[in-house]
Amino acid sequence: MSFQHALLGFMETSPRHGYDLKRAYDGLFSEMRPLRFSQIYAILARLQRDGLVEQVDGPGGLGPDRKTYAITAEGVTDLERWYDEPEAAQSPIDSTLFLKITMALLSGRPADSILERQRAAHSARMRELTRAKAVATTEHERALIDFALFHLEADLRWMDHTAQRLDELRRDVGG
Amino acid sequence: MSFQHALLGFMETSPRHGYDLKRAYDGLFSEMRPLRFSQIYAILARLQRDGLVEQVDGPGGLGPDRKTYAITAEGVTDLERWYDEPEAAQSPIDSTLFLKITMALLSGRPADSILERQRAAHSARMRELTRAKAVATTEHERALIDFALFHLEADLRWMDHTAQRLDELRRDVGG
DNA sequence: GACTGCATGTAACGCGTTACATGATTTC
DNA sequence: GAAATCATGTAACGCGTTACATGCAGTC
Repeated sequence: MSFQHALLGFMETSPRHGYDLKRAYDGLFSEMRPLRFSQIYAILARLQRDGLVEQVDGPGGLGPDRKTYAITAEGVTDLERWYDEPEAAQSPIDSTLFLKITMALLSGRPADSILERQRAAHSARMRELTRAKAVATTEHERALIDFALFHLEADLRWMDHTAQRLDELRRDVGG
Repeated sequence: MSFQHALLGFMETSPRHGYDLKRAYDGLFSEMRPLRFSQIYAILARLQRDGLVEQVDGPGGLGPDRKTYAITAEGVTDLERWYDEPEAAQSPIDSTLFLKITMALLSGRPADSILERQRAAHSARMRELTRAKAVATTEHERALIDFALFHLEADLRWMDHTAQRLDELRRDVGG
C-alpha cells in the first residue's frame, strides 16, 4: 500500500509537517488503514532520502518545534506517474482462504465446516458494515464501506462456489 | 499471508526438507503467490526458533546434504488453531484504488479518466483469466482463477458505482 | 501543578524481496 | 567434462509494527 503517495499528495497542495500529514491522512483513510506517527516520520525520511521531498522553512518561532517538508519536482513526477499508471490487476493475489481450504483438503480436515465458519464470520462483518453504511454521513464513508462490502461478497460467492466442488478439489489435491 | 502454515501443513503429513517443501508448495500455490527458496529457509529457521518444527534425521548418506524437519506437538497445536479460527473479515482493507481516487479528487485531477483506465486494465486481466480458466485442467486451478475473477469483478462494480458519484465524493473530500 | 494536545523521533522486530555464494549429484 | 538439478543458505534492504523516549505549549 502506497502511503507515500498519499503523503506526497497532501504535500502537493502545500508544504506540511508530520503531525499535519497525520491529521490529513486520518481524516480520509484511518478507518481503511491506520497510519501511526512513527510510520509517517519513517516515510518522510525515506521520501527525503529519495529526493521526493525536501525540508523547508516553516512559519518559525510559534508553537512547538516542527519540520516542514515540501514536495520536489521529482516528487511531483513520481506522483504523476502514480496517477497515470493503473494499479496492477493483482497477479500475485492474497488469498489465505484459498490456501487454507487447499491445505485442509490435503490434510483430510473437514473443509466444509471451515468454509461454514468463515461464511458466518464474513456474514457477520457484512451486517456490521451494512449498519455502518446506514448511519454514514458522507459519500466518502459510503464508498469505503461499499468497497469492503463488494469484496466480502466476492469472498462469499467464492466460498459457496467452492463448497459445492469440494470433492473434485480434494481429488486434485490428493487429500 | 501465512506461508508458515502451508509449510507446517506439508510437514504434518511427513517430515520434509526445504527443497521438498518448495516443490510441494509450488505444485499448489506458485501461481497464486511465488515463494522463493530463501524465503522457505527463512520460514523454516523461524519455525524452528519458535519450537513449531525440529530437525530430525533424514535418510542419511544418499544424495546431497539436506536437513529434514518434522512438526512438533506445539506445531500441530498452532496448525489446528489456524484451521479453527476463521480469517479476519478484513477490517484494515487494502485498497490502493480507493486511496488513489480520493487523492485524485483532492488534487483536482480527472478521477473519471483514472477510473476508466483502471477499468480497462481490470477488464483485460479478466479476459486473460477467463481464457486461462477455459484451458485449465484441474478444479484446483479453476478455483484459484475464480477467486481472482470474483475479486476483479468486485473492483469493477465498485469503480462503476463510484464513477457515478464522483461529484458527491469530491464535495466530501474538498477538492 | 496536572492534564491534554502538539510535535518528533529511535530501537527492535517481523517478514518479504533481491541478489549473491557455495557445493554436491545426476545426466548427457 | 558440461549442464541441469538438488540442496542450503547469507546479506542487505524495504517497509510495516510495537514500544518507548522526549519535550514544549496551552488550559483548567
